[in-house]
Amino acid sequence: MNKYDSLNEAQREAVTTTEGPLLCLAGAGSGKTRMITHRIAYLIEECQVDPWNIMAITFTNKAAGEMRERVDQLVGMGSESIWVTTFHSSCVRILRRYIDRLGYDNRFTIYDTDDSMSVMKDICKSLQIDTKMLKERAILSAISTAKNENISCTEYAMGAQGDFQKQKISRAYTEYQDRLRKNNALDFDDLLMKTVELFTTCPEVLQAYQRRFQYIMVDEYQDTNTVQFMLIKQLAGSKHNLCVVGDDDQSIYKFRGANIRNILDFEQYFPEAKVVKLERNYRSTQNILNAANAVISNNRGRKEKQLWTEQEGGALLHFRQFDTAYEEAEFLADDICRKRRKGILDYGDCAVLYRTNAQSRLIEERLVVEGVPYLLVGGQNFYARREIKDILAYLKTIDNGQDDLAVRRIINVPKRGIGATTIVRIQEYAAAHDMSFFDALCEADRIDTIGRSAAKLKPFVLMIQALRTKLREGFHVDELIREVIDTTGYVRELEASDEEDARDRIGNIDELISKAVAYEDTHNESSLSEFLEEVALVAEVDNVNDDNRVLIMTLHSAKGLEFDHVYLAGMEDGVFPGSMAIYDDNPAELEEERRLAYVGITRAKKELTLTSAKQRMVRGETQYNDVSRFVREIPQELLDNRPLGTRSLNDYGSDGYEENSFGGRGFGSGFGKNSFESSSGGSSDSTGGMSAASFVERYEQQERERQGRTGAGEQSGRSGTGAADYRRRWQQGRVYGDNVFDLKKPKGNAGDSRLKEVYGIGNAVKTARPLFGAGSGIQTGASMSGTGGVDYGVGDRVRHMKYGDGTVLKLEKEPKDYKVTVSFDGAGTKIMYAGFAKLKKL
DNA sequence: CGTACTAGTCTTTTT
DNA sequence: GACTAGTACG
Repeated sequence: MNKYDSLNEAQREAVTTTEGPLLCLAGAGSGKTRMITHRIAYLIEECQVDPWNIMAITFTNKAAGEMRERVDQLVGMGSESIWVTTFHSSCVRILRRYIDRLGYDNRFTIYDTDDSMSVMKDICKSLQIDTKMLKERAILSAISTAKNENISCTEYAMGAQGDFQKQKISRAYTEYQDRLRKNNALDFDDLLMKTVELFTTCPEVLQAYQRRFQYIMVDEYQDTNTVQFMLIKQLAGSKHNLCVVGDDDQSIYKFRGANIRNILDFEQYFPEAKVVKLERNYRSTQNILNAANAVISNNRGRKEKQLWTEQEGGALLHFRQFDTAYEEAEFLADDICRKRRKGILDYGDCAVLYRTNAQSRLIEERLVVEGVPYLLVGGQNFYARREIKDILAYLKTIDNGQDDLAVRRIINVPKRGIGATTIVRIQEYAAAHDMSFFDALCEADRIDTIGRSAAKLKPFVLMIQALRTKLREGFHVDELIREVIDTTGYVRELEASDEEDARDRIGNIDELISKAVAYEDTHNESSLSEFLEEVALVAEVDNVNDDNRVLIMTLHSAKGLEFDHVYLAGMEDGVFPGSMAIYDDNPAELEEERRLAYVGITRAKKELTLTSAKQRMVRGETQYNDVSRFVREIPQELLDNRPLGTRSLNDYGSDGYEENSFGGRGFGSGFGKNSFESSSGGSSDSTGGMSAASFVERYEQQERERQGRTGAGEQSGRSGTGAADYRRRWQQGRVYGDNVFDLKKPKGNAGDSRLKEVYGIGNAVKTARPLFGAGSGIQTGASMSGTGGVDYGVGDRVRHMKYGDGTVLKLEKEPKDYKVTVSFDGAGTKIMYAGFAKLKKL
């Protein structure tokens, strides 16, 4: 009767296989974390392994924290000496100790994506790279890809020979590394790569860690990239006491370098490896699992497994298709409220998941209207916000002046009258004398090119120096932040500004101070450098708390989480799977999307609801999307509503559907003609589709009414004149539902070819604009009419999506917009722009 | 040097 | 639609 008896057979096998390489294929919800924590306990209790010799690596701080907690509970004494961390923080810890052996200062700073971007922009300017042809983003992503494969800039240069484009990237890569080194900075990828480099060039360091980490466990192994694999291999040394746990079906981070081969080929790398599959699911109902299994079985490159559970049956999966994304959002909020009233669920049991962050806005708006408490996960990282980055840049500059980027960020924030030209001059001076930007600032009076601006620099330098003195006097991080705010007047400036989100920004700064206090409380020997470092590696998912709130987030963020009730919104071809994946020549792209769908479905414990919209605004353009192929890949008997023949125009086009599928690649089962034939009539309600004939009938009816009302020909120059014309247009993909569309003028050549493709495919994304304005049917929610009026006046009651209800105090006409002053019942008085605030009259 | 307006880009996902 | 970099002007 011990703690291992509660494990199932497969789990027990994984737990007790302690020596040699072990690949544990753990399906979703199969008790993976449980297995790992028990394995750690087993190593310590049954195999007399010193906790000191155990290492568990995860990807997110949150996962690490959870594992830490569970290990502590299970193991008790001595558990604190187990390394339970993320890849990135492990590397930081190692590099802080040894990176001087690679010629870096041990007090290096860590650059986030934004920092890298600013560096790259500079580089493109100085190397005269035409960023129209080759975007900074593209260069950075090429560099990142290279780094994830452990390709240094020197190696990259060798591979770039004969390729003009690659040579440019190569030069930028070299320069980028150079600048980072000068700034004593590492980017995220460097953390891993430099650690591998350290281990390669300093075998004695590696040996020390190998001696320490005799038992290594890696969670979410399917997300590892090549460098991470190299790192693990190095650490595992010759003993290979390496246990990797993962699920190839949940590999969804290819875009950031995850190499799915790491898991698929594990047995080739370690021929002596043992493989254990955890296929019993403790999370979801059989219906949900069947759906997940069916969808994922459409992927080719995978390790075969079938999840099963003892929870027979369960509720049918729900599917709803709506006319617009607005209605979809409305349904989501309503459904949650309704089920809550019935006592089926509480807010905290639900999550709404979507493919892209952009989709969150509508859902948020609707939840606010319905008064549903929610927590948005993701979007912009807290530490990436402008005001936070500004304050952190001050702290960095105080900590050490070596980070040019940080100094340049704050030199004129708040405004000190120091302009771009002055900054360039200082930079030139710094470069010429091979010194840091801040050091150049200190001797500003010697820079003759800046003339009278030098006087403005001095107070800045003095201020930083004064703050440094405070730091040396032992100021805590939070005190230092307050000091920065005070002396710079940062918050005062925000308070005075009429920026709409000034209050939010101040709130964020308060939040930062709280985090600093919390940091001080949890660290006996706190240091500014350490605080900055912790902060650099925090991702938003790490902050998910468990209040009773509906969580809304991307599918990516949801990995590793579970909820009783899951809503997958935006189940549309073109949204999910995204059009990028659909159009890509490489079928692997679509498989990655499908894995994402698998992840989404398997988050649900009890009920799963899939929703889609026929019409949705994407990047300012209206898209018309078919139901996601992933919905169609679910066995139809598992759904309470089937995706009926939706608007697959080619189903009725003269070419027929089959020949028109994308490049001949197959769709999942049940997709295509059959879906029409199997849809018995009578259900063309909000979830159903409509036959071509009835479309035309409806059009003819409308056309008769229109002509009778306004006289013929009013719009005929653009819209065509009759049913025959309509039918023709409809078959071309230019007519949709009640509306007639004109395909938007392609921008440039790329757009042109894309559109041709759209024509050919017919049932995917159709970028279109309504010709009959009123037909678009989209409520923007804004009270501004097109020409700049508002439908409310002074004294009226209005509603704001964030601040709630309030009374309009003042209305001022500005050239382009109205400036509205509203006294909100709960949020005080705010001045905002009408077009932006989207106030709704009550 | 700072502001106000314009044009272009963006969206996949993030440690 | 929203944001940002770039430009023209005060």
